[in-house]
Amino acid sequence: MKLWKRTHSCGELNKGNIEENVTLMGWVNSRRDHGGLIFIDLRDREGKTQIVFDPKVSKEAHQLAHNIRNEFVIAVKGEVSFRGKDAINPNMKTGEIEIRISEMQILSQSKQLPFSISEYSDVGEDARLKYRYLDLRRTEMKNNIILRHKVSLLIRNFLNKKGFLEIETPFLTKSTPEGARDYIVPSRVNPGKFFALPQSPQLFKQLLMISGFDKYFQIVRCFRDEDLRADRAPEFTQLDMEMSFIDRDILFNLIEELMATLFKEILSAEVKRPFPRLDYDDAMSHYGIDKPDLRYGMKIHNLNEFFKDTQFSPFSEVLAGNGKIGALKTEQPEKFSRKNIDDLDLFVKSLGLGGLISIRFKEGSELQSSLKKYITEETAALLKKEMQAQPGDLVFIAAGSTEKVNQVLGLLRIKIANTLKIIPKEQYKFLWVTNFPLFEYSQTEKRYTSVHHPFTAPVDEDIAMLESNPYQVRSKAYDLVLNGNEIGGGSIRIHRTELQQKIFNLLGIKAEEAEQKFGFLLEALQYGPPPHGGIAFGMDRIVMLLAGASSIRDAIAFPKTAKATCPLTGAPSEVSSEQLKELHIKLDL
RNA sequence: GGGGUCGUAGUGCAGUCCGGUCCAACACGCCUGCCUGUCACGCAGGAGAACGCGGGUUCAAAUCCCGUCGGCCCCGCCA
Repeated sequence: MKLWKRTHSCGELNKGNIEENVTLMGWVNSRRDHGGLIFIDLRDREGKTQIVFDPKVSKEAHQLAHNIRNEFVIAVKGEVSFRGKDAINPNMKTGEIEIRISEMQILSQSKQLPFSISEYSDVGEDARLKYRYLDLRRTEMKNNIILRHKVSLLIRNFLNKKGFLEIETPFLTKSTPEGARDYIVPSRVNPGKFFALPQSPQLFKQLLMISGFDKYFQIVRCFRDEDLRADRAPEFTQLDMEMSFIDRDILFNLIEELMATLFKEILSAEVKRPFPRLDYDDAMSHYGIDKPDLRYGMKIHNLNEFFKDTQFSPFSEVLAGNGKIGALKTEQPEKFSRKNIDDLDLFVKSLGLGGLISIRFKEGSELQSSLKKYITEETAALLKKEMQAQPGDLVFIAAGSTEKVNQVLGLLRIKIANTLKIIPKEQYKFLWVTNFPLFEYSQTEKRYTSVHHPFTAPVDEDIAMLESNPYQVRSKAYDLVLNGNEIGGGSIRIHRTELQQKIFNLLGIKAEEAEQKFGFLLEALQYGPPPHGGIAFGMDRIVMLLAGASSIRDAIAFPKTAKATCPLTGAPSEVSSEQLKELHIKLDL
């Protein structure tokens, strides 16, 4: 059977093609067999077209069409015809026409599918991932993959126009001590030695700056062997960028233009510029998180002042210990029953705080709360003013260490917003978070570690504090946040060897170790490095948000599960003892 | 590493709290037949699950207990 030549896709024919003879190929999306007439929606990547088998047109084709089942692949020849006024389907792009079939070939058959391709049926993610190639036939996933392509193309075109070069960097590279756990690849020809897959092309892009490629970008896979989340995959794609001779504002401006272009081209959404900026410290104290969702309010208030003389010992102890009494006023307070509030209390406890206290404001300085006897009428009035509370309003209070209170109230804020469903869809609130601390203390490692990475430059006026007060030093790092998602982050880098050495020292990385791990960078920094900085974006997250999806997996053609496995291929899997032997690897399980 | 939640026909789910009424319900899909204007076609009939796996309690377990595996979500972790 010779394969015919396809003349059109299933998404392009319309009234203008009437009376044309066409050849279509595609999958049988649905079959409506009326005995006399058989209708089939033929589907390909571009869309669906209704084809009709009428014995008056071809007895043979009509006969053959009885054998067709869903997801068979067929080729059909026929004439494009108008459906007739009453038969038009306004929900289909090709809904005014149909193809009256004169000849058909069955190109391949299909077993009954493990799930329906129809957009009207729900399918569990288990089944979808195991049969991902079928899942990708479904409209929603297909559109996400097409959208992802468009995003990549827009980015490449935009950056090309701005003078950027896309340059590839190695996947088989060197393990670095800071940062995430590496995925490791053994080197057969170098027994006992290992490559690491890149967590990001960080060092290479800095080297490219030293090479003089002053505007670099790459859409590139990165790998991190850490535990996963809805928005975190073990291998993920970054839009990685670096520029020389720039300051933060040049970069911000460029990125804002890029984002506005993306959102306009993809969603026809106008994005307000410039994007607001928020200091890390303010983000933490007002939202309890470094990636606040600005689509809704419920900011965290600090109530320390109001309880400085309190007799309520849990609070006075917190204040004595330099802690925080934080509060947030919920929206839609009328929706909170005693049971709801108890559940939130449990939620707060599960995150490691003592509990949640609620205050329901009434008329005047009246209030209803387990804390009532510790609150004077005067304090009640002040509280009411601070929280801008109306009668009926509900305020949640938590106390503990400042970090914990911020974190827990931040998570509570998100939980309440989700529960109340007050987060507006189709609204895009970008935010730059700036002035991150340079260092943080790592409980697990018992030393300072970089908040961003060890190549991040400190804020100039804080450099003097590096030794005396390293915890207070701010960095020239920034994150781009969209609707509560960190979609990108970067920094202005250190471009002087001495400062880089000093940072390594403070991080407890010995000169010898620094030499061994980053020697090549330190050496490169001695050969005329330009001042430079950059940013990297989570492509999968951006596509996820543009697609309106809630999991990064819906933005990836062949994603991994939360346990970093692939149900489709069965990866990861054992390898033969011969393979291990060649690599000089012995297992110790 | 910790917490939560789910696991029942091909798919999605009900039943699980309060064990027997469940040789497990419903919808979609599938199979057979009918149907010339449907478009998530319709109508009639039919097949299909011993309830993730292992053990225990009980006269009796999808339902209770213990363990285990897997999916998803969160905390830790993710420069």
